[in-house]
Amino acid sequence: MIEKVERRRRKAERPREILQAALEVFSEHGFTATRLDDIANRAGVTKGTIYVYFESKEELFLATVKEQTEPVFQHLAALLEHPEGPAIEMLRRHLLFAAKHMIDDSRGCGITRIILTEGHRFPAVVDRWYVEVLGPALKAMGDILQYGVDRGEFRAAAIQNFPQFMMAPVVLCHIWQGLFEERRPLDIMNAIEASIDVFAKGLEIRTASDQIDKSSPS
Amino acid sequence: MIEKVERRRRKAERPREILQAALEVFSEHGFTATRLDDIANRAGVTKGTIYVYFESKEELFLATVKEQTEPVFQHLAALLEHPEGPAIEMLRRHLLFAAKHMIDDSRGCGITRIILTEGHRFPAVVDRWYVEVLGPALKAMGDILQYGVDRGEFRAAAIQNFPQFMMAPVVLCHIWQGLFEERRPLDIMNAIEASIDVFAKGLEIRTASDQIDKSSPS
Amino acid sequence: MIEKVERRRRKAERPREILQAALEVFSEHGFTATRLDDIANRAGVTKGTIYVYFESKEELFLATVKEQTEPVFQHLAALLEHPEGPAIEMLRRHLLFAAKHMIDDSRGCGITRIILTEGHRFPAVVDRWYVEVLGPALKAMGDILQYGVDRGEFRAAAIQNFPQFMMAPVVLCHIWQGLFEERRPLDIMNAIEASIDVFAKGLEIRTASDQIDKSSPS
Amino acid sequence: MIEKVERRRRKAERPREILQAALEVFSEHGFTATRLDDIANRAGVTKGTIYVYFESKEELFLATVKEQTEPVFQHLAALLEHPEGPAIEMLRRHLLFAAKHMIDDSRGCGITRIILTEGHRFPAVVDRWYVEVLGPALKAMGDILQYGVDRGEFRAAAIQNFPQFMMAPVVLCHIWQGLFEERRPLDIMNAIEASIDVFAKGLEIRTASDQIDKSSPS
DNA sequence: CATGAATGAGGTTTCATTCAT
DNA sequence: GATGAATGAAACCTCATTCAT
Repeated sequence: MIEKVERRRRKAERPREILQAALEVFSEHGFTATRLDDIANRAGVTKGTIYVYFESKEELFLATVKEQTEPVFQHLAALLEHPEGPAIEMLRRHLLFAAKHMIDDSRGCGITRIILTEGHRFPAVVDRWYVEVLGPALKAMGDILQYGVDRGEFRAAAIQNFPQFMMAPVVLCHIWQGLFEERRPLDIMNAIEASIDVFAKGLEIRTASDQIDKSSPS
Repeated sequence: MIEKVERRRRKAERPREILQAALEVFSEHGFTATRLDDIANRAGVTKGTIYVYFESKEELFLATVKEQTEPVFQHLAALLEHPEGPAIEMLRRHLLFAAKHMIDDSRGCGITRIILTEGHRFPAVVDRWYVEVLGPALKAMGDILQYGVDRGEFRAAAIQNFPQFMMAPVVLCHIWQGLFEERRPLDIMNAIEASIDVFAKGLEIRTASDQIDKSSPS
Repeated sequence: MIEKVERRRRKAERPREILQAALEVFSEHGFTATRLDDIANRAGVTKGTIYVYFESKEELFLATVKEQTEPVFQHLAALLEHPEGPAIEMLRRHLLFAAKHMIDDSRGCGITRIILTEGHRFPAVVDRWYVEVLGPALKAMGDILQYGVDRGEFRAAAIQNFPQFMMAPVVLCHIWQGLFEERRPLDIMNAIEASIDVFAKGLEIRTASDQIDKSSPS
Repeated sequence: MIEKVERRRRKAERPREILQAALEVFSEHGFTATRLDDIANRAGVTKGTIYVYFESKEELFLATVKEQTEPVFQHLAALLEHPEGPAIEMLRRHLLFAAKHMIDDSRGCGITRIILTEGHRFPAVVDRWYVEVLGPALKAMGDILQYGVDRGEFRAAAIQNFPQFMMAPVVLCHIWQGLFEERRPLDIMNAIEASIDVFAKGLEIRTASDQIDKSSPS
């Protein structure tokens, strides 16, 4: 009898279990190379069961992405709620968070990598991801830059129009890891720090002319 | 029957034609989604003919990559042969060349994008590409940085250990274009210029301490 | 649509059905010339179904071989369990059993023939077959010879070192049937009997010197 | 100019060169596994050239067989021309010749093995081979047996009706070598000698009843 | 005669998806 | 709800054969 109860409880958790399994397998092998059989096996169900909860492999992937990226979105929102202290510190925190997230959460990182690399096949997925994750992150980045300019810390620079390029180092890390894995290991944290170092020096105000430029970002 | 009359029309042209067709189809659909039939059709030959010249789909792709990336490699080699003038100018030229290449040659850009995005499935391809193209490019980038440091133009910075991150903006462009195509257009040239602007300011020597650091890059 | 109604009719039956079909088609056309389509058609399933149960054409063939040869192996094991009576009778029984098996079970015979004739392309199959079927059969043959020597019925002869040559007549039958089928029919049973007749006379002890030789088989 | 002469001479020898190459490749890989490309390469011509001289792969194989087996046929004919000495010696010579032929001429042996193993796909080849090679060989074997009986050396035995079974050891050698190659090496000469030993004892006359049987071979 | 580029039918294998139970 | 057997549409690749030159 106890078994039955457990089974029922498990049934209610099936979708979550499948999503969890999908997360792991997708992030390990990518979308195309992942077989539904693998996911089913890892979830302890059969292939058919997946179709009870998800319409197709693509829909399952989309749900996986959503499940995974929501927390990142939350973090981003929180980060910008109470801006305080030097802008460069916020910038650093932002990039290091993304970098650390990559190192610590290999599965989450895997999903992001799939979006970056296989996303072109799923415009819908990408666009949703943009709206919910990347967009806000870019907005946050833009806000940080503007915050720095406003408090007289950063010079006004054209890069403000391209906030995504402030995240280019993180994107590069994802790509590099995906391409070379252990074959050409990358010291992510130091690389990101080195990039931040350049950004910091590249944005800080040092001359009068920088100050003057402030009023007219290109 | 008329078709068959020209069967042997051009012997030396076939590989080039196939390569050309492959370039187009690959860069449009990516490696996995490309069917040899598509390439054959576009090249005006049959599937079997492809195997006369290329051992496998993967080899064909590799040849396509090589054909496409060789010129870039050549350019890189040339660029560094006679370093002269301000290092920042060389850096700008290097990045803008890569960016322009992307804009002008949408198919070549497609190939690079495939390497970045589908490369993880083909370690052999990626490694060959690294040795022949990316590696030298990174070396060139590192040399430019060192050249700038040597002539007292750049400060010694940790980024010298991660030359690939100087190309992060270009990589980001590739990824962005791949992901969003026309849906979220990117002003590539201005974005690259904005990044160069940050790099330039971020690397230039301004204080005595920068000068002192010069002798000890981390 | 009616067809589809029975889709899942027999789950445990499928492998057997496929194996049965494979047995028939393989033994008719040989390994190479057999198409999986043929087997699928005869089994009343689609090609894909075969791969639900068997990993590859080769594995399917191996399974077929095993299914077919296991009984022969069993017979051999049983035959030697309780040696009794004249050795020549055991030898006769052994060879006639193999011959009868060939005549009665044309499909099983076909499989053996494939091993003999196409086996060189599948060392793994052949070696497994050796270990499980041929090896034991040769051992049995060797044991019979030794049994005959021990009970003073057979002379010790060099052929004891080559037990497989005691089965040469059976092998020849397989080859002959495979080569000539009905075009040059062979009276298998009488041919085997004739061979046994030679073997019997060739092994029996008649002179004192044979007796003496007994202690030193070459 | 000299070149031209040579080339012309070579041209006249093309068919022979192709046959020679075919012999080598066929005997190495068997019929099915041999590609015309391989033969063409080894012969130093192109695939198309083969079709100038031979209508198809099958025809080429048939020609190869003919070229190879003719000498064996000649030997057999010679062997029986002047029967003299003990029949058992002739028998021994006959079998040892076949065995030695197998060991010495790996290519010829290869062809024979192909006939034995892949022949069932080419009834025409097999039948021609029977008429020209195997048939005469069997006739010779039968003649030897009869010669032995006639001179009071061999008993009249049923095996006379199945002369091919006197060659079973040789056939077995071919099959064994084909199946196991170096994995389970076979001491051919000693094995054949051991078989001859059994045959000799199995056929010789020792009792009065053997003598009586002489007049009525079954 | 000789070439060798081109063919194209045919093979095995994969896997997302369906559906009767 | 869950199953898992079955599907079938492709995909890549091979290679004997053809034919214009």
